[in-house]
Amino acid sequence: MENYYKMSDVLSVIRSGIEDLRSSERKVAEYVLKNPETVITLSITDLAEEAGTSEPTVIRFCRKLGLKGFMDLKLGLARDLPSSQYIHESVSEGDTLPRIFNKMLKAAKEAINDTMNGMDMELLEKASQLLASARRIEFYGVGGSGAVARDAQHKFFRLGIPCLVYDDPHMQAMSAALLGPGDVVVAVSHTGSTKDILDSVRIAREAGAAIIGITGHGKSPLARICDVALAVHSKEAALRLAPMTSRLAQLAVIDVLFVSVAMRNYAETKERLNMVKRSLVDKRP
Amino acid sequence: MENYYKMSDVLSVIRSGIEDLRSSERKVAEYVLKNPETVITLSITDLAEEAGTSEPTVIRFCRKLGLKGFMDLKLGLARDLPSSQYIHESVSEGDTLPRIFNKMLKAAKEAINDTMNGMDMELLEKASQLLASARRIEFYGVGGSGAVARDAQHKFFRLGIPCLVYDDPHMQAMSAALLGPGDVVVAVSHTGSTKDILDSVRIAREAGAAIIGITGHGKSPLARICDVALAVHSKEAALRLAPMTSRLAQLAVIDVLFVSVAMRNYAETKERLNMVKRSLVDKRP
DNA sequence: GGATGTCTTGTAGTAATTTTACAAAATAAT
DNA sequence: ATTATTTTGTAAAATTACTACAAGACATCC
Repeated sequence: MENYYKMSDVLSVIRSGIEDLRSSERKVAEYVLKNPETVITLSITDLAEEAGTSEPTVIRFCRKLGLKGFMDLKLGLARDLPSSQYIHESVSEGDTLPRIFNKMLKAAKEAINDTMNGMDMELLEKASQLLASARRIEFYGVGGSGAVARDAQHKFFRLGIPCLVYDDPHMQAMSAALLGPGDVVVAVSHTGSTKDILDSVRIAREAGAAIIGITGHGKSPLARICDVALAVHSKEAALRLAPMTSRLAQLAVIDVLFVSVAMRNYAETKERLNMVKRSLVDKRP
Repeated sequence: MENYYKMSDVLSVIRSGIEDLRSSERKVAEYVLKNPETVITLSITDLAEEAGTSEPTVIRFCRKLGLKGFMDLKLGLARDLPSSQYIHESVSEGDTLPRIFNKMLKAAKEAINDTMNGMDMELLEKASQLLASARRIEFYGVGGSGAVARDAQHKFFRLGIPCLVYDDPHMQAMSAALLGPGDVVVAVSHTGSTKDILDSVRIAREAGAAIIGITGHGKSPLARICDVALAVHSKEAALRLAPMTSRLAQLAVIDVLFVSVAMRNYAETKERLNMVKRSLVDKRP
């Protein structure tokens, strides 16, 4: 509440401030929250009409948000909305490097955007709970997803939870068989249909472990056999060679999980993380 | 050129269309490219003055870009600029999961943005050339950066270039000693001052290999001993626990390098990538 | 229960900003 | 050198954002 005006995006400010508004101002707030994309194209008169009120009310609404005026509202909204039309240009032959760079980073940005919009918070919450109460966590991934699994393990073990990562199908299967209730498997697979992963997950499941799947396709075989299936949407057009954008989105989601678990017991976590940090001090000259 | 108007962001449109503009319009274009952030706050009169021209010229400039008018320009710019004021909110105790999610993904987006703005294209080009002509490539990284190195190796080996990855300092050092001219080492380190990496890089360098460093800090010790040091900027505030945003940015940059190398010999690469793909077919049920 | 005060909202007018019409320079062509 | 064409700017029109103020709603007090 105190750092009200410092908050990054206009929509958040509206959401958290909506209670303190007069009823006609609230009408404006509600309309803006529902149609941010449209508001950008409207004039203040249009918005007043759409919201069923008058122009001065719109202005007063803007001011209460800490904005200079109506123009400021539009600009603020524009900044926070999913950038542009995004024709999702893919890299093509003959592109110069700056062009490749631009296209790809833009695709990356959009992937993050899509993830932001498409994530199911309840599932995320459920995953976070599972991880927080896990007796131990194993991360599985093969091929490209192996690197993601590794990254995840490298984060979570710092929380003091016993964590292992396997990017080898045999090791996964063997280790999965040894799991039991209270254990959690995080299975990473872009396609969600990699046979090796599916096998390992089935074994882990039978052994009584809970499964969190992180995949690019919501309706994949992996998603079906998971306790929590986190689908990371992305159009993946930049170059169909290697799933780059979905990898970024997966990592971001894992980061969120990590932080959310870490936050559940902040004081203790902080201390533990500092201990890890200290242990690395003499690794730097 | 044909899909001129479909291009996502205003700045790109300006950059690619600047050639077709009249000289006074070009003045506007140049000012906008240089001070996009400022333009958002200016009126058309101000901008005309700043650019040393008149209002109608500004409007004509907007129209040539395919925009409706000056307001449209401002809104378009707002969309593409690093989102909001970004007080770079860090996740704090008591944040709900949706809030954590939001903050972190926004930080991720901003990291990509920063990377986009801060990258030195010449260095990138140089790195791309080195990699394209490499006899073999070794990827080094320890700790968290090890996962990045792994991801990189997993991409590049598909191009038919002999690629190895080591996340173990001893193996790195030993392997580095065996390198020679024509070989390339890609060293990943967020801090750029991890002793183990520095050691390995020095050995590789003495052995005659070229070094590409991917680091979060431009002025780090690693950057100094590299042939090409790619600094990936990022503010890294979300949670100082683990360098999440810089990791994403690093991966993105590596992806760009991969694609740019792949594109140098598109036909051949395409065939090779397809071969890799085919080899995985029966890994899915 | 009506009068008074405060708080909320809208009307109507004002100011600012964007946009257009048109004419003056500047450039190119004959 | 004159005329046509393009390019640019001046000045006025139109749109849009904003403000002053008053009417209406609501509560409070006599």
